[in-house]
Amino acid sequence: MIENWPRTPGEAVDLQETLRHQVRTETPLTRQPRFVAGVDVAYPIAGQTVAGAVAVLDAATLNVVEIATATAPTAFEYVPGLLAFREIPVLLAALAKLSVRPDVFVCDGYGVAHPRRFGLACHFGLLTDTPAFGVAKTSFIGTHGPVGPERGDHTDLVDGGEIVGSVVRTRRNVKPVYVSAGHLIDQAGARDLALRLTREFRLPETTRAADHACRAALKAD
DNA sequence: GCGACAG
DNA sequence: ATCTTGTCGC
Repeated sequence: MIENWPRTPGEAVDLQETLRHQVRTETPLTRQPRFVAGVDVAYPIAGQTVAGAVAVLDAATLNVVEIATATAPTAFEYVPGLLAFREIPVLLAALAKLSVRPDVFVCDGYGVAHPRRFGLACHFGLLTDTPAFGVAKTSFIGTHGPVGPERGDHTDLVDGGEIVGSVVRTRRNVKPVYVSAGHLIDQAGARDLALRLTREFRLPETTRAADHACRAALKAD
């Protein structure tokens, strides 16, 4: 499946249209997550080598359990809606070096809140056959009403008449984040987990750990 | 038709 | 995504 990775936007869109039907977002988490992993990719100012990281944290304590990184040449240009084709290769390379099996992945970006309902979190969850959802820092698609000022306040992200995610306030009076289910987890579950993984910062500890790890890996390369 | 557009 | 100084506030 990863051996026939798309090389052009046209091929990528076709693959998304094909795989989107396999996504399961009505499914609550099968078991309570013990290992939660954040995944992220860092890019160089110039050049084609990118670094990816998978940071596994204990869901209860949020302590880092294990971190794996990898570098790889990025073959796909950035195109809104096709982010997965740019990041998944190096993320799978990093995942291959991991010894523990995460119970759920927290991706940097969107899940079903996507033009074709198949964002990075859907694709990554499908390829790993593991629950996954996305937490994005900026808006992409959809509209939403105002979000309350307190941590935990949230409102639906709507697109094309359907709820595709939640806009969640993770810290009082701080810009909210966008949470959307990816695969094998429902919207409420993704939202709850996103909040549980967030403490004193705007973003989940999982994505923060992955972010730091891939940046360090990029610099080291 | 003209913008907007995860990272 | 990435470059980039100082600065305001807890």
